[in-house]
Amino acid sequence: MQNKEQNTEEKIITAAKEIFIEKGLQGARMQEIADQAKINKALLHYYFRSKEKLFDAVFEASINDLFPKLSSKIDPSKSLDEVMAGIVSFYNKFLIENPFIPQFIFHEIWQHPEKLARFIREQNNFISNINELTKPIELGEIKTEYKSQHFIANILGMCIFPYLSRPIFQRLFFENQEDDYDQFLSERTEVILNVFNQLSKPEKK
Amino acid sequence: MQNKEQNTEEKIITAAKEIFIEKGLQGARMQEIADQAKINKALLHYYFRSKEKLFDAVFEASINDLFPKLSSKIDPSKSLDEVMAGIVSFYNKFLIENPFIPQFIFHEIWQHPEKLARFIREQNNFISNINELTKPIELGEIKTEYKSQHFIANILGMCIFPYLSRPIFQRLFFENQEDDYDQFLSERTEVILNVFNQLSKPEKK
DNA sequence: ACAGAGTTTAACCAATTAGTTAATCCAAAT
DNA sequence: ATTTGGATTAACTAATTGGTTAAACTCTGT
Repeated sequence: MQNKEQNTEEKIITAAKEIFIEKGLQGARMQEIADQAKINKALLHYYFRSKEKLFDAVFEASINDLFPKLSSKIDPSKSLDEVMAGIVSFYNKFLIENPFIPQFIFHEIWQHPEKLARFIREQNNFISNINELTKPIELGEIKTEYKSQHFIANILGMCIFPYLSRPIFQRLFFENQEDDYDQFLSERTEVILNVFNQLSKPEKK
Repeated sequence: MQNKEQNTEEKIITAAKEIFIEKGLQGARMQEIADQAKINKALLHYYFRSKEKLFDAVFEASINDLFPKLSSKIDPSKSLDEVMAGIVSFYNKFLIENPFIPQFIFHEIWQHPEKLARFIREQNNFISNINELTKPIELGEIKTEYKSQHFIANILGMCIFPYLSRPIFQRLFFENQEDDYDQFLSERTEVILNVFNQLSKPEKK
């Protein structure tokens, strides 16, 4: 997976990400990460001091890959419709390329929620833009939604769930066919946006 | 948490469940579980032989609590509407009482998907009843849904997401107020059923 | 050629931890 | 009262594992 151009630090991050995602913080072994990166174990400590600091670095690299892109989609000068289309399709594109990120983030959500919350609050305007954007919902312009938080939970739930539950969902409903599940995932953007459209524009029909 | 009526085996399961949910399989310590159950550590091995077998027992106890109840709601002789109302409200009731179950199940989904899939397939008629029930969707009676799997993913995602993401969601959108989030969760059943109704009965409006 | 800094390595250490053992306790049966 | 067998305990073991150390290597500038 890592090519020869990568320096040691990048090789470690790449390898550690794979192992941490697969085994979790506690389940991962420093030796295994070193093997994966094809370096000596002591180098891990040379570069990152401790297992926990390495984990933090890996995690930060991961969300630093996600949040700026996501944040740029949430542009309060655009309409909710436009933003939704942008976000949902971005989400699905990103998740198809990074299918293991959700597990990783959920691990951190439960283990260090305060730290993660602080990080997200630091993303400039991220939260305030969301609030700005979901004002129409509070004003009743979307059917069935009482608070904008319900709207957010609905959308995120629909986006993320198929990735989180893939191993079991693919087995139970797709005869464990990778290709069929990939096809299923690629349809999600359209499906979710359709749900959204049905709810937000009742009179259009 | 455990009362005096519980025998040792039950005390262990109760304690182990708490610790495993909090720390995961790898993060949990046998000593910590023993302390929580107020018994000697060797008793854990006396009753369950190994950490992994204990984890299996705890996990099985958990899903054995969930699946029969869930399965009974999926009655193919009822209409999709009725079943949906039953399932969504059951789901939310169950999750409010067992808010940590989702994490627990998702851990197993990724660590031992085949084992879990086998277990679910063994729940008699569970899958076939779902397929029977979602036939109307395949036949186009619900707008925006191409395959019934999308429908299932949408509903489950909306149900489960707020529990999975609680630590971060509560902090970012509810000023970390437990009560407000509980209130939010209690509204989910109605919200989700409304979404479902809007989608399935377009002409009713 | 050499010095020096950063990088890499093998060997080692201390602590933790799952699992074992052998002795003891206790209650029911004889 | 004694036996018996499961339940419980303290002490112990073997192996794992995160982290350290000191030596060796490599590259760059002089």
